[in-house]
Formats: sequence, C-alpha cells, structure tokens
Amino acid sequence: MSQSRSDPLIPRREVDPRRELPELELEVLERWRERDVFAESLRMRAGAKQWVFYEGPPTANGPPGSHHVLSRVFKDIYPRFQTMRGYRVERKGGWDCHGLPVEIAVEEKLGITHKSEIEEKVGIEAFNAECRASVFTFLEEWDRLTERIGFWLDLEHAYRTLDETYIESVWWALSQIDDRGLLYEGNKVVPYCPRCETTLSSHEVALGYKDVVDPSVFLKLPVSSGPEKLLVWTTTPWTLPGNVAVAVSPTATYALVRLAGEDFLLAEARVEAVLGEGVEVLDRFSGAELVSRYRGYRGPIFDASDREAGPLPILADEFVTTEDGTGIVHLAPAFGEEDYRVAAGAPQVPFDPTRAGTLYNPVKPDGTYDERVRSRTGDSYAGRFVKDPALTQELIEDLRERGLLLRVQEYEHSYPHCWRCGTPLLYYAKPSWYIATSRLRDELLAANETVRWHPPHVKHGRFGDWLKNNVDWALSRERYWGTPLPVWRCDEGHVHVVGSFAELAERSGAELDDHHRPFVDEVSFPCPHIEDGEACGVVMRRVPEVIDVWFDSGAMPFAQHHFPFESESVFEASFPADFICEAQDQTRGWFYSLLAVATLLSKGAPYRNVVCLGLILDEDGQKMSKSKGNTVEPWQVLDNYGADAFRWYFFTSKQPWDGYRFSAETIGEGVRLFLKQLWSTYYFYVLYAKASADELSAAGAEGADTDGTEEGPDADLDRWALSRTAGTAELVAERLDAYDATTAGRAIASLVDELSNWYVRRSRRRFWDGDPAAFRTLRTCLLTVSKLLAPLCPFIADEIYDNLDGTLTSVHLCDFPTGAEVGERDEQLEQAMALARETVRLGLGARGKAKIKVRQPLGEAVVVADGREREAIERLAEVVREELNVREVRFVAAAEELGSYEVKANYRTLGPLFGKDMPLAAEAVAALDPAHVAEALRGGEGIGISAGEREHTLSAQDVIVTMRAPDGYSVEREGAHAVALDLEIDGELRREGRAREIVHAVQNARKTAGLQVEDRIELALDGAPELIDAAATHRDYIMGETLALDLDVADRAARESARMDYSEQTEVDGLSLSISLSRAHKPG
RNA sequence: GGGCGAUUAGCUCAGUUGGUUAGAGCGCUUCUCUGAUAAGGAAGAGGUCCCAGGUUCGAAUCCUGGAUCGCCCA
Repeated sequence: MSQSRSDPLIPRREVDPRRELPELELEVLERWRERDVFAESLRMRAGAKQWVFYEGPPTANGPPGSHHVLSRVFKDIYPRFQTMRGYRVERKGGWDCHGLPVEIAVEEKLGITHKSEIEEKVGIEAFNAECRASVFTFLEEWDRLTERIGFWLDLEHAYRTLDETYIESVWWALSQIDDRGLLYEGNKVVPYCPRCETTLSSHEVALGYKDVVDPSVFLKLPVSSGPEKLLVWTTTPWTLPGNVAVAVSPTATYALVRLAGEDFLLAEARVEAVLGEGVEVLDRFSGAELVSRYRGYRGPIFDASDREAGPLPILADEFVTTEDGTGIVHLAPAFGEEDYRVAAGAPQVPFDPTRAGTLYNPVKPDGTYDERVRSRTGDSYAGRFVKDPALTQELIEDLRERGLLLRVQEYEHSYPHCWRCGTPLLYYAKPSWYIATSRLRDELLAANETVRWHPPHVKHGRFGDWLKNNVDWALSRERYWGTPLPVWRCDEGHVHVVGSFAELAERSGAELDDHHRPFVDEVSFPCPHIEDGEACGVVMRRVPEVIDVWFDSGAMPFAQHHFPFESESVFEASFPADFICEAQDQTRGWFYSLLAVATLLSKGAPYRNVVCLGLILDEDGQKMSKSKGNTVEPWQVLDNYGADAFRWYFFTSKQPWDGYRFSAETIGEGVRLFLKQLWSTYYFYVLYAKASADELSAAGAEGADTDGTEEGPDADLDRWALSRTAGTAELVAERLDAYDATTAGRAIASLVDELSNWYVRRSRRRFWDGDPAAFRTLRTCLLTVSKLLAPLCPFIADEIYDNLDGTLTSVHLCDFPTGAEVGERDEQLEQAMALARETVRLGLGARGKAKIKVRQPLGEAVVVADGREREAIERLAEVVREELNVREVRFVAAAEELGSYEVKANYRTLGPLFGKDMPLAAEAVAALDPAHVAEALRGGEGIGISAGEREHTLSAQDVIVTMRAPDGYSVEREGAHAVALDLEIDGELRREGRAREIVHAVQNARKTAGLQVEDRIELALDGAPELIDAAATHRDYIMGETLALDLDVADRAARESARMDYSEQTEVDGLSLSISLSRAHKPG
C-alpha cells in the first residue's frame, strides 16, 4: 500500500507543462480503478464514525444534463471532505424507477394517445414490462458520467424503487401510517389531468403553471323573488353547468345599483371596477342581509336533462372576497375545493359528501360533458372537451342569447397544466387516497427547526411557508407503473392495509415474485375485519391505484435498506442523513417527501443539512431546455475542459444557490486562471527538482531538522509561504464544514496565486541553485494544496499528490491537513508581506509614472511608513529593494520628510464623538497646520479642536496624514502609504542599467539562435561606445548571466563575428549593439 | 394577487458591525517583466451601486414604497 520515498523532494515523474487536463483525468480515473481507491477509502474508515449522505434518486430514463452535473458535484465534495476528516461516508446510489414520466415515454413508444388503450389494447402486464425495460435506458450513460465527473457513488449496490425489497418497505410505511389513522379515502376536488386521467399531487401541479389568457364572464342572474340581478364573475365558464348555488361574503357591504334600467346586486367595493363611474346606488346592506332578503336565484344556469327550473340558494361564506370579480361567486362543488366545502355544509344544497350520487358532476373523467348538459336550443353538449375554446365561445353565446351575460373580459392569469402532457388541468372531485399530513403540521415544523439549510432563508422562507400551509398528501394515482397501493377492500366497505409480503401470502396463500400490477391485483383474501366478535370474511380485493412516486423517494432512508425486514442496525446508524443536496425545485419534491415520510413514522427530521442549489440558465438568463436548443451538453464540457474545470466553475463562480448563467466559455476562464496556474507552479517544482536531483538527495537525509532555524529573507519567505498555506488549510476546513465550497475554493485560488506569483517568482534563484529549503517549502505547500483541493478538484489534486509524494495510493486516502501540521502560523509576517507587496506595487507604479524601466537601477526608494508598518516593511526591505531594483530603501516616518502633506479627519473615530457637528470637526482638522499636527502627535502630544459645542483632544488615530507629491521624486501613494523614487540616474547607475539591457538582448539572441538554456557560449559585443563601456565595466556580470565562457568586446569583436554561429544587430537605449555568439564546447 | 431571492464597470462577481476616493477577474488600450509561464506586473478607459423617499454627522450597506428579472405559491 504505502511506498517509501528515499528522496522525498524528488518527484517520481517528469511533467508536461502543456498537459491536456481531460486526458490527464482519464489516466487518473484508470489509476483509481486499478488501485480500487474508492473502495479503499471506505475500507480505511470501516471502524470510524459514520457521516451520512443520502442520494436523491434521479430517473435514468432520460440522459443526464449539466444540471445533474451541478448537483452531483456538490454531492461529491462534502462526502470526500468528511472522509478525509476521518469519517466513514457510505454513498449508496439510487434510482427512481416508477411514475408517470416512464409511462409517458412508453406510451409514446407504443403510439398510445389515450389512457384507456393501455388496458384495452396493450394490457397492464405488457405495458409494465415495457416500463420496466425503459427505466434504465440511459443507465449506462448515467454511470459513465458519474464516474467521469469524479462522483464517488456506490452504483453497484444502488437502491432501485422498483425492487421488491423497496416496495415492501414502502408498504410497511403505509401500514404504519394507517395504524396511526392517517390514511383515508376522501372525495376531494383535486387537480386532475383529463388526458392522463389522473390526479396530480400539489408538487406536480407546481411544475406546470403557465400564463394564459382565458375569457372570464360577468353573469347577471335574476333573483327568484324580483327583478334584481346578481352579478357573478367566473374565470371558468365551463364549470357553470355544474353550478348549484352562489355565495357572498357575510360581512362585506353589497350594493343595489341601477344602470340603464336594470337593477344589479354586487359588492359595493366592486361597483366602479365592474360598472364604471356614475352608477346610481339604490341601497346598501351586508352579505348576510342580502342572503336573508333574496334567498335564491333562478336556476339552473344551464339546462340539463335531469334538472328542473327553480330557485337555487344564495349562501354566505368567509372565503368570498371583494378583491376581484363582483364579490359574488358561483359554486360548482364538483370543480372547486371551496365550492365543495361550502356546498357540503349548506342544508339548502342537496349534496351530502357521505352519500354517493349526490354530487352534481356533469363532466366525465375524460374531461368531456356527459349527455345531461343541454344548450338553449336543446342540443346536448355531450362529448365536448370542457376547455375547448370553441365550446367556451358557444357557452358564452348561449348565455348572451338568454340575457344572462353582462360582459366577457379577457383575463390573464397563471393556470396549472399537466407537467407532462401540457393539457390544462381541471379541478375535479374525485375519490382519492390521502395521508392526513395537515394533522402533523406542528411536527413537520418542529422537525424543520432542526435542519440547517444552505442558504438559510429557505428554512423559514420557501420551505417553512410550504409546511405552514400544508395540505393533505394526495397519495393515489390511477396509473399502472408504480408501487401498488397496499389497500384491500371488501364489499362491506372494510379496508385493510397490508404491511408486508409475508402477511399478504399468509392471508391469500399467493406467493408473488413481482408485486407490481397486474399480478398484485389478482390477489384476494377474506376480510379480517371483526364485527360483533365475528370476522367479516367477505372477499377483499386491492383498490386499483398505485402511489405517488414522491412517496417512493421519501421512503428511501429505510427502503434502501429493506428496513424493517432486515438491516435494522444499518438503518438506525444511518438515520438521519448529515447531508443531502438537490436543486431548489425539490423544495416541494424530495425535501418535502423525505421530511413528511419520516415525520409520519415519528422519526424526526431525516436530514441535518441541506444544500439547496439554484437553477442553471443559459448565457442570456433563459432557462435551459431542449426545445430552445440552448442546453450545454456535459460531455462537450468534459471533453474540452475536463471534470475539475467543470466542478471548479460550479463552486467558485458564485454561491451555488444563486443560480448560474452558464456557457462553455466561462468554464475555460477558470481553467486558465486557476488550474493552469497550479499546473505551472507544480511543473516548475518538478522541473527544477529533477534538475537538482543530486543536491536534493544529499540534502534530503539531513534536511528536516534544519528547518525553521535559518534567518534572513529566504527563511522569511519560506515561513511566509508555510504560514499562508497553514492559514488557508484552517480556513478551507472551516468553510467546507459549513458547506461553503465557494469561499473554500476561492481561498485556495488566492493561495495558489500567491505561491505562483510571489513565492516562486521571488525564489527562482534558489531553485536554480538547488536550495533544499526552497524545495522543501514549495513541496509542502503544493502537497497541502493538493489535499485541500482533493474534495473539490479530485483529479489534478491526486496527480500532484501522487507525483510529489505518493506514500498512499491516492490523495483521497489522506487525512485533511490541519494548519498546525503544515507550519507555524505567523500572522504578523503575513501582514508584513502584504505590506511589502503593497509597497512594491506602489513603487512599480511610481516607476511607470516616470517611464523608467525596472531594468534601470535607481538610487533609492523612499517609503513612508511609521510604527509597526515600518517595522514590518523593514523586515522585508531586501525584497522590496530587489523588486524595485534600487540601491537602497530608505524609510521616513512621515510625509514631511519627503515633501508636503495634509491631514484629514478620521470619520470612523470622530464621527460617533461629534455627531451632528462632524462636518465642523472635519473642517477644524483640515484647518490645522499639518506640520504642527504631525509633529505634536509624534511627540505624543494631543491637539485640541472644538467644533460646535464640543471639544476634543486629537490622538494619532483621529487624523489621517496624507502626503502630497514632492519635487524631484516620482511618487505613488494610496491612503497613508506612499513610495517615492529618486529619479536621478548617475553614470554608474546608467552603466549598470545598460549592462542589464545588454544581458536581456543577449538572452533574446540566445533564444533566437536556438540554444538550450544550459548551453555555454562564446560572446562578442560591438556597437556604441556607451554600451561597450557598460559591458566592459560589468563584464563578469554579463558573462555570468548569459553563461558566456568568453566575452570579446569591441575591437576584437569585429573580426570574431565572422567565425561566430550567430550574430545580430539590435538597439539598446537607442544605441546600436551588435551581438555575436557561438555555442561553446563544454570542457569535459 | 402573495412569498422568497436578486439588481454594483461592457461581462462574471466581491463588498466585513453604516465611515474618507466602491473593488477584483475577464475583455479593450498603452507600457513593462520574463532562465516555469498562451502566464505575471503597472497604467488608462469604463460606475446615477435599479429608482424614489426616509433614518443618520455620514447609506452600496439600515427602513418604507416602487420598478425589473428569476423561482415558488394561489
């Protein structure tokens, strides 16, 4: 397993600086397979404490898209992290197999357009066999994608909701719920798809809202006792044949008004909106009074073969509002939830919910009128689809002809449609099985309180609100491919819920291999119901429904383990989950079904942390969909940029719940900025460690104990790099613990940027020289980065670890690094370095302003800094000096040593003191003599100012001293910091600058001549006397830098050039220079 | 109609308990550095911090109202 490294500083393999990451990832995958790393990561933690992850099962009957990659990335990060933290994190995969989407796909395949064909033409057995076959159509692609993106999931032991064991656990759950008295059959108005002929659950309804324009009608219905007419508004004219009553608000004020000779009744608040201005109000009274005054209206609104003309009741109920319409609503109990409730409670309406056949419903399950409904001319509307726009026009025309229509108005509203087939839903009274979740509302809310949501606002916002408004779970579906509802019923009306396959076998004697429909439908048994001490005994048959697939998924915590029939301890140990993660659309989906099922079984919240992801939109902010053709195919991204890049984009571009504007190009940016930079730094290390192998293996043996004892700038830089890395390790662990991969990832990116652009850049010379301390430092930093990065970008992280260390077979078997083991934290040094870098930045700015190249040395840089800042920069003065290419760095305590300056009030300290008088105080400070103030404050004296009615003695923190640009220097400043450069260039500086220019020119010539970096040369220079002078003065320097064994200057150069391999003419500082060089033969 | 979230540079996003002149990356222009670099560094152009009120000495930040976008609910 572990491999000993005799020379830890020397990498095992060479590295290609232009390595294609997708190709690299495929190799890493191969290595994981060979070394069985995922399984090993579990074995390694076999005895450890569990950290539990639940996989929300996708359906594999469609191909995976980019949004699946999103959720799978986050589902991978935290389990990998917690594994490295020492936990055992099992990751059982899962597949959601049942449900309407599967059936729809099969219907399409078989060319079925209507539900009835399934039983009549195909047969349930054949149909379900097709469903079973199609469930895993895309399984292979899912598995392939899962592996390719580095999502470690146990696919071999994945649970499947169609498995017998799974179904049995679901049955058990339902029997438990029944035992609590929470399962019931109700006759309720439900959202119903007339095409699929099935009831939809509220979460399914939520998927299909569309904005549509429908005609709404204002009716005038004559009261039965006089000429007045009730004004009634409805947006669903098709429900009018089902009308049995109207309702008003008992408390609202109603008005009797006269318009164009007609008397109307409507809510006073709606008069102007409905009838316009200047309407004559004849009388006002409350809704309750209206009811007692008029009692009824002439009905029915539409003629029907089984209805006689006569008064229909006016009812009063609180649900009626006067916010829109007329304040009077029509009631059709078969087509509205409130209508049903109000009608059921009114003795004037001949509807009794407990008695079959009393609900007036003229619409058949396929969404067409039955033969009872007749038009004004006596024709039947039978067979017409109720939402057919042409029919709606006929109904309106009918009303108009009969003088019942006041007005038709286009009404734009959001209306639910079937999320699968797009048919407008009907609200329709149907018998249906329910779970009384609304009775558990308090338990649900209490369970939610124990959950940590990411982002937090979901808890009391979207999800909490949903729980507060909980309605009973409509559980049954009149479909075929699903977990059969385990409810048997006899003709006496007794109901029995079967809780296990064994129980079913025992009662019926039937042993089934497959408990799906239609096989389970055949099973019957004598009714066990005991009445008066005697069993009923009448034959029981299963009700035809299957259950809502959301219940399947909500049952996964126990059903995946076939609990309670086996694996009891496994289930107990893995409940609740520490972490689940899905997109926001699961708020009403899986997040709810999990919570509801667990609560129904009195188990408390099934998860502790939820990461709730946002949606993926395209570049223009449009929702991605196949029909728009704006989807980004995962494979396209993976092949071009790789999985690490894909993953990196998701967690560093923004917080994942904010949603994404996604395009392939934005992923490329992250590759360049971060992954390539990391790779470059890693390549640099490997290149030079290989080149210095001899020195390093000698040093390796004695190396470790000399660490930390060295002094000087190099040691400071090493300590800085280790401190920054240690700090980052602490931060990353803390953030990943808090499910904040975004901050963690960005912190790693900053670290890598600083290692690459500061540590490595500053340390180049040490790497060329084979300084073991530099290699040790950089290796520690890179290895730490690889471990920090392992949960986030598992491929590149493992490659770096494997090459630089490889003690374990994968970085994913390592413990997550702690700051302490990386190195000592020195925050003062970190701050000092930040200040030094800031100073360099300002100095370079000053150079830029003066247009003096960095190659030209300057005499001095004057840094304005005081106190601790000065100490900090002074400690790193050598770094600043080199970076700015100046002979000396001089410090001045305050700006006046350099030039004039000004003082300003510090609002942060003085503001709270002076309050309203702050502007006066600021003026008072500005009016002070700056030199005097600075002098006094440095001497520890206070300076009194007064503003308004207050007086205050200024201390050093109360003022900000800012320098003005002095003469003779180029100055760059920012806030209190400033760097000034002495621009005077004397002969010596000029010569040195020119020597450096010459080196630069020769290096370019070497490149052009095609020489290797390690080739030695013979060099000859000729040209302007100023350059020759400089070259002569800095002869050794030039030879050293250009690896010249011999340098000829001027006089000899001319004749030498003829025999040289390469020569060129160039210009330096506007002066001509000729360079000739030859590859020298290395001695020995 | 209600709820939740968002709105900051051409684009993608930061912006700490309210504090002086609002930042970064990408892209663009100019310059520069380079013995790891299709890299790096500097400068420039680019902002009514969605709008309007309010609180405050002071608002991108807090409050109210509104607009637009997204999601959810009815």
